[in-house]
This record gives sequence, C-alpha cells and structure tokens, in this order.
Amino acid sequence: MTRYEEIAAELRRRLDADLTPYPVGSRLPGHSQLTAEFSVGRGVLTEALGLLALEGRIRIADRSGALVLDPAAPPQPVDVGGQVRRNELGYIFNAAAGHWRPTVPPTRRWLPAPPHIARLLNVPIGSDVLERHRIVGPDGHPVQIADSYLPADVARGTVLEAASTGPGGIYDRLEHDFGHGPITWHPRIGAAAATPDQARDLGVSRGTPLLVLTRISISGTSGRPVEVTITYLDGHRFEVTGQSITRDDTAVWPTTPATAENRPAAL
Amino acid sequence: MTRYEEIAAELRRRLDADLTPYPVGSRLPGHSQLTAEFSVGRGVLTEALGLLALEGRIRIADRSGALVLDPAAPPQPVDVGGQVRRNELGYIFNAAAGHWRPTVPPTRRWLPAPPHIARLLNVPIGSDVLERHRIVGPDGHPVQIADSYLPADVARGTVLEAASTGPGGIYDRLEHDFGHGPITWHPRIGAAAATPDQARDLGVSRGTPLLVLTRISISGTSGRPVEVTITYLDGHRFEVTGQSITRDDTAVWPTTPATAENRPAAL
DNA sequence: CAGTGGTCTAGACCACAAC
DNA sequence: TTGTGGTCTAGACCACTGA
Repeated sequence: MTRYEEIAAELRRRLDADLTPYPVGSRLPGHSQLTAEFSVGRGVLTEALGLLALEGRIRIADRSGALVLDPAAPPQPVDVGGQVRRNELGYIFNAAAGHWRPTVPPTRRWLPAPPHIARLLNVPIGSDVLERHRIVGPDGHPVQIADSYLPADVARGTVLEAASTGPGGIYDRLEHDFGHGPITWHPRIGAAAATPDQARDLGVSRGTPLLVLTRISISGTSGRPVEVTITYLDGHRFEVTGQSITRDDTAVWPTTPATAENRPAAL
Repeated sequence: MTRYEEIAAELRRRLDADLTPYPVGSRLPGHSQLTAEFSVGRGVLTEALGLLALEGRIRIADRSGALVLDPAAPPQPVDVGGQVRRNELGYIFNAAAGHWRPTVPPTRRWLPAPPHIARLLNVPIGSDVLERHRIVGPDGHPVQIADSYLPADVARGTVLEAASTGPGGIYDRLEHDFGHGPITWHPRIGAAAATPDQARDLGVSRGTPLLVLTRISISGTSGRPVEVTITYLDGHRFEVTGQSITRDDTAVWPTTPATAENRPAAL
C-alpha cells in the first residue's frame, strides 16, 4: 500500500463515516492543512485526491477546494436506441435531453478528419469534415458535449455550416432538404477519459471517465454515412439503460461441449 | 498551454507521423532520455505520458517502457441485451465472450454491501453479500473483470460460495435449483476509471476509462433482485453496439413548440 | 489579500524488467 | 547490472477564488 493509497483510504473512511467531518457538498481542507496532517509532500496529496476524483468521490474542477460528492447518488438514466422525438431544435434521442438547451451557440469549423472520425464516416483520413461542437444542459448547467461531424460533399456551402440549422435541425435538413431520407441511425456506446478541454467544458475533474454515445447517420438514398454525432456525459452521473432480457431469449440454447481447448485451466 | 501539454502534443505529433520514430508496438524512450531532450523534470514528463495513456495512445502498465498502441484500431463490438447463449460454464451474454475463459479460479468472499451494490440488490447498506470476482479472457489474456454479487438469503450456505457452481453456472442454479426462474435481466451501461487493482488485473494504465456493464437478475418468482454482475472492459478496446434506429421510430412526433422557457438563449 | 490548486524543479530511493 | 517507471521530498512561482 503506497502512501497516497493510504491517504486516499483514510479520506474515503472519513467520507463514509456517519458523522463525517466532510459532509456531501462541503469542501475538503486545503493542501497545506492536509500535507501537514499526514506529513507528506504536495505531490503525494495530489495523487491521493486524484484517486478520489477518479472514483467520483470528490470534484476538483476550480481552485476553490475539493467538493465532496454523494457516492450513493444513483446515476441518471440515459436512453439509447429507443423512441426518437423531435422539437424545434432537432431530434431528441433520450427523454432527459428534451429539457436541455445549448449553453452557448455551437462552434463550427472545418478540420482534417482524424482517424476515428474518418473510419466512422468512411472518408479518407485527413479529408475535410465539418465539426459542430455544442455544450448542452438544463438551464445553462452543462452536462453534455455533442460533437457532430459531416463530410465535405454533404455539408460544404450549406446551412449546416451556420450556427442555426433551422427548424428540426441537422436531421430535417438532411432528410427533407438534401435528399438523404429516411435516415437510419446506428448507436454505439463507449468510455473515454475527459481531455483537459472536455473536463473544463463539463466542469469535472481531469481524466474523469466519460460515457461516449456515438450515433452514425446512414443516408436512406445513398446508403452512405452522412453524419456522426459523438455525445459525452459524465460517467459518474449518467448510465445507459437497456431493454430487459427474459428467459424467452434463451430459447436458443447451443450448449458448447467442454473440450480440452475451452475447458478452464483450473476450477 | 502547459509544458506537459506541449510535450504530449509533440509526442502525439511524432506518433502520428508517417515515418514515426515510435511505430506501433515499439516502446517510447525512457524518462531519462525524454527529460533530457525536453529539459523538464520527471514530474512534467510523467504528466505528459499520463495524458497519452488516458487517450489510449500508449500503455504504461509494467516497468518496461511505454508501449505504443494503434490509435486507428477499431474498438471490438460487445453485444448487450441481445441473444443469450449458454455453455458449460454459464450464460453468455455476448458473442465474443463465448471464447473467453477464466484466467484463474474465481475468488469468493462475503463483504458488507457498499452503497451502489446495496441499491442494485435492494438490500440494506452493510448487509452481507457474496462477491464472486472473475478475470476472464481468450486463452489467458485478461480482457474482462466480472464481479457478481448475491444477497445472503440467496447464497449463504449454497454451492454459489464454491469456486465451481456446476453445469450452467450461477443462473442454472438460481433458475432450476433455487426456484428463482425464469430470471429477467436488466442491463445498464456506464463508464468508470480503472482502480489500481483493476488496472493491474487488466494490464492497462492507471485511470484507464473502463466500460462498465451492469446486469441485474430479477427472480421470476419473488420479483426481487437475486444477483447483479458488473463487467469491466477496457474502454479503449471495446464498445457496445446497439440496435439501429429507423425513421419508423420517429412516427411519434410530438413537436415541442418554441416558448420563452425552452428557446435557446442565443443562436 | 490570503488561500487554493496547478504547475514545475531537482534531487532521492526503490522494485522490477531486460539484457 | 543497467535502466525503467513508481514513489516521495522540499522547495518554488503562478493564476485564480472567495472573503
């Protein structure tokens, strides 16, 4: 057990105690006080607090002390692949997002496609793609980053380069005005660490695990990807709920016989 | 731009170059060489390498140099909530896992339920729960941690405390032998940072974002949760694929009128 | 203006990996 | 045996927060 793990464990114990000196919503003591109490250098303390931040026990985001979070707070559910709704801003793919609005106008820029975007859009790496970057949340509190990417042959010179894309948003333009309807969406769910920029945008600690929701839009006419949106949410606050599985699904029952190859080495 | 961000950017540039000095599969130079080249202390270099590790560009897991990873490697798909299969070891909830086997016998222990487990199992915080901890992967390469939790009234004194739970595993025991069938499974998908223990088990860098697949088992007879399994996968290597969404799903079309309340502040 | 966390330096000892 | 990354110390300067 390293020193910073010991300190993290001790702070965790205090945060868990019934009459904790650090209740939810309060701030931890500063570095100077804690380094003195534990007789360690600042580096060790930073390591210990970093562990607690990665666990979602505290939030280190501004310079006003580490905020104590509620470890028992249940994650907010996010729908994926369920009912699709629509409002004047665009399509809504999960219920909670229906009450969210952009906190600032979206930023738009053309950039050479990085490898993972190029793969999703099926365009050459480095070819021009339009990025629309939005920060979204209820009444101004940012909870979600939504980055959309469109290939040049779809978006160049269109209203999709503008801040406002009109009623129904990007998808109404693509489906109704640009002849790409009906669109099929392909969702994927991943995890990534918040980059320094993303941590700033979302107000979370550096390196916070993020839930990454990727949605590829396939044109109904050409069959090609015309857009991809990548949504980032704080992994400590949100989780995706899936459809339940019942025993009916297990009716297909291809038992694999145990052989020398697949048998576990020792059980 | 901080010094460690500059260094990370420069190393990223080299990793991206066509004739990179650090090809995929090679090892970065050591701290002594890089600190000399960039004229920085070790702390700054550690920060820079830590950024690249969180991005999945390098893996810092043993003491043999930072391994260069392939940033264009597509994530391996993981199914959730689809077809359920079964082999002699237990139920298989995604196709890839069908070829995976435990790398070591599962460890079992009784522990007081931490808050998030207690909530999932609907038992009091601190009450006894049985933890079954498994590390699973193809032919011994660990790729997945699977931790199962069962309440005392379900598992105490049963074969579920043993290393081997018999043909069909936990779920056959619960459904066929303990009278909990048919079970309904409720999947959830989240993100979390690898703890030091998990990083060691999976052979990934510290703090690596993990995909967290939670599956709650609801008894068909009592309607109560009888088990929960939490699966952890390297977020840099895996992603969950969902069912595609077509325009038919948007037939329900409750357009929200723009009002003073929900209109964006500035667009 | 005092305190905070962010960043950085220049040392050091250690367990472990590769040769 | 040499070099690696992990850990730790004891300083320092800085921008920003909050009273």
